[in-house]
Amino acid sequence: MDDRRGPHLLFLTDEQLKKGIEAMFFAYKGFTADPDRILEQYGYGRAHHRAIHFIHRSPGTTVNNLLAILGVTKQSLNRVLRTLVEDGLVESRVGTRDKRERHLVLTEKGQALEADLAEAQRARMRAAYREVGPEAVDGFRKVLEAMMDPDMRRHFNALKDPE
Amino acid sequence: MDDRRGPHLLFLTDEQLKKGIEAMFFAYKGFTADPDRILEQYGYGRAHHRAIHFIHRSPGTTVNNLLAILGVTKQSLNRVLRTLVEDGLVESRVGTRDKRERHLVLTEKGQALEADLAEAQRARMRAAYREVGPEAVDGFRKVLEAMMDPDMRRHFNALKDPE
DNA sequence: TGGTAAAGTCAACAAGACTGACGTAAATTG
DNA sequence: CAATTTACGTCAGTCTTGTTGACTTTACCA
Repeated sequence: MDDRRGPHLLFLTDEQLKKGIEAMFFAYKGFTADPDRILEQYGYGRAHHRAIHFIHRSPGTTVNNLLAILGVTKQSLNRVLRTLVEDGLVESRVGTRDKRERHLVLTEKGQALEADLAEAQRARMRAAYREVGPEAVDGFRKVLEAMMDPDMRRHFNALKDPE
Repeated sequence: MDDRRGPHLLFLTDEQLKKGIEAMFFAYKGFTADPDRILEQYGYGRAHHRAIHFIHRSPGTTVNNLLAILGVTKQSLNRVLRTLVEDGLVESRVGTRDKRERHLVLTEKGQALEADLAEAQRARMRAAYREVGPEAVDGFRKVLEAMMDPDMRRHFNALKDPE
């Protein structure tokens, strides 16, 4: 309601916040557009992409861990995972230390699709980054991280950082 | 594949781009979490939120314009719009200049829900902004805009800017 | 041995997207 | 003025991706 608040001097009006919210909405569309086009050719959806992405990112991850990262139910994930295993993109290996666990890894075929999807998505990100410069990118990442729920931030930070 | 490229010196490795992509994924979850909780109490979903948001933002907008902004089919939008009109949150007024058009406006009840949803979403955005400072916010907005498809960027820029 | 945990599955359901086909009213154009 | 196009609404059917709830199998652990 009020436009200016906060402890020091404040720079963010509700209108400016609203523009940020809208930017997020429009940008997310662009963010998913390129991989979506590729996935369509394979008869896959975004859920498949997410599974492939995080399995690639943490090879050998367990189903439970993946569930926590994606924040969906096991029934939902299982549907996706089953088709990926059937199609030979993902391999599910029985755990050695704990045989109840299944460790998920991408097959060669899975890695090929992952590379395809990742490159498409990176291309847009790279173009955007290049357009706006390194300082902007730093700010972008900082705001995004600050917007995450604590649990998600934990998962985000657990993913290995670029050296 | 290669890590460094571009005309000058380059700062973005594929690994860094990947972290940006993941940040986007986790942040979007947080971005929608608060309004989702409110919407649930009314039996509405995100689609209702989006319609309400953009009708509030451009009062009197036509159905066609809303379709272009949201990027969905009219069948999909209509389902949502119908319930909002039935529930008395949105009013659909026959156009005066062109009687084929319907101009959409929020009723008082609609405005009340909009205010609720907007404040919930702004609160998180505000907290994030405050955590990271004004320079970061500027970068955030710049990157998001650079990530949009041209059409979406057009719609984004057509929304009135904070003075 | 008994309880808990990991994974998988079956069934039913809902939101929200899609396509395709149609209908009506109003505007526009030849 | 007649024909076409536009704006909107609707019916019907499909798909993806999420949900809940119940149940099983296997394995770990105290």
